[in-house]
Amino acid sequence: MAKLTPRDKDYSKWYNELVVEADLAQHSDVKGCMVIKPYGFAIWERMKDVLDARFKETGHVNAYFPLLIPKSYLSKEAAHVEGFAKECAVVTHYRLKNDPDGQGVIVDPDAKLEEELIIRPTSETIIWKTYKNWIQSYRDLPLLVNQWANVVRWEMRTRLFLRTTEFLWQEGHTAHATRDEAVAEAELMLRVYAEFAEGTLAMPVIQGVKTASERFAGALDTYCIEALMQDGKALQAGTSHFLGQNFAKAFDVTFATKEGDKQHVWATSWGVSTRLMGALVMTHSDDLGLVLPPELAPIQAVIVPIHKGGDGEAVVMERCNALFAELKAAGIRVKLDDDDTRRSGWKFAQYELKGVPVRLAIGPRDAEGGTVELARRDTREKSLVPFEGIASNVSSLLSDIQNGLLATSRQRLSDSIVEVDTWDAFTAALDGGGFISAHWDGTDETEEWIKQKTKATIRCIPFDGPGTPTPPAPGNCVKTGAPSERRVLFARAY
RNA sequence: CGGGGCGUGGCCCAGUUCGGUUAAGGCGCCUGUUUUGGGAACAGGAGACCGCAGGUUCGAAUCCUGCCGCCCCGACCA
Repeated sequence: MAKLTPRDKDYSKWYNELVVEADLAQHSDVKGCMVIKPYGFAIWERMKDVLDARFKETGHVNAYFPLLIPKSYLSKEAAHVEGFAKECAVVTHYRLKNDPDGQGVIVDPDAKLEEELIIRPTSETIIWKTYKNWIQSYRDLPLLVNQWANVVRWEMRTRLFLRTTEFLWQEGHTAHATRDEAVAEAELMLRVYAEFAEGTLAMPVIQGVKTASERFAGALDTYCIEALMQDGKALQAGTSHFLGQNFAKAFDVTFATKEGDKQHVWATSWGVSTRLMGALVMTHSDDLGLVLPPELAPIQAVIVPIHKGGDGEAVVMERCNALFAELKAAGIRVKLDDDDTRRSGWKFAQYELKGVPVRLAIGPRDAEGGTVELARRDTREKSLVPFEGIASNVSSLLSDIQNGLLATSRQRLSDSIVEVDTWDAFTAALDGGGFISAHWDGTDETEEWIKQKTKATIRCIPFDGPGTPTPPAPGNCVKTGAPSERRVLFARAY
């Protein structure tokens, strides 16, 4: 097991090595696709479980829609097809046959589909086609459905978790009787994402709205949570869209009101993906490997027995088993690593690489003295603690770690927001990474010019309210000097 | 699609400039012994149609032609 490339030497290389070495994922033989390994998938499952519970608490139900979508559906909503057409995988045939000229198989030309099918890049079209039949009356609303699925977007350039050709996600699709209700839903789900990011991932985010040019294809408004990675680049970690009546009109989804009028429904969609795995890695991890927040970690504490076999072994193992039972009873996700084909030093390094928050080691000396060596992954501090009261000790250590990770990344986020008022200051601030808070004249032209010139994009226009990084105050556009009502956040992003 | 890099046991790779007959080394794997409180040491062993297809040659991992694939950096995007 080689050491990882240090972050300050090559951040991108560090990331790739970490993902592979920590057993999260590996490249498959198909470009842009990855195998998510059991340990990586266990982390994704934790994300999924926590989010799924929140979706259900907020009134949503799960369903499943097909992977394959008739090509014609995609063209129903003009902006939507414009946004996705160029990255769709298309199914044209349904059968292979043996190659008559040699070995292997070829596409059977006789098995051409009458209408080509696309592999979903997102499911708005098939879902709204279906909703047309589900919705007739105001009594059918609101319709609050989520699905956990895979989607395919044929991106030019891919990176493990951050942008893969196929990725896993959830997509919520809701229908409402009024505009206000739909807007409230989109805002609610963004809050759910933000709470999840901070509470579970210990990853602070900035909530806001996208500019027109960054909006989801087919949306009237796109809300987002933006996070900051250790290298100073921003990452869009989740989005929630207010779709207006665009899809209802495109698929003719109407309902009868109490008064007997016929109206188009109002829609939202919202999603987070396995990209969150990448966000997680780049928020907390270090040169030794992954660092997982305890709320998320599939294994919160690992017990490593240390013995030389023989008589000592029984005593040590007895202690370890008791410890395991006690931690488990306290509701801690604990693993006892009693694999005696690996040495303890090797195990220590492994669990550090995999980001297990707390490690407990027990050797003959501890068994004798009634102590446990307690090591925390985030600060790498070790201490010798009494066996007595170990469960509450570990529990409070886990919450210390969770809080510590959040505090550290919060500090980094707030330190990285730089206010600038001149173009020189803007370009100077770019080198430091992080968010740049600046006035913008509100035009596409200025936004695009800045993007071309600096690769920095407007990540969002933050929401007002307590804790906003950009309290509303008028000023002048950092580029054109035209009047501006408020600051927005720029950054270079993943 | 542009620019760069690379395809050699499961993994990392030397060898390719200048062709030469058992394709080197490390990691990992298997067996044994000694070890075990921070990634063990020694000894032995298994494992390769050198990305694919042609060509040149007495002889090709190495030279020529064509193709395929992957990674990294850009443009596009969650």
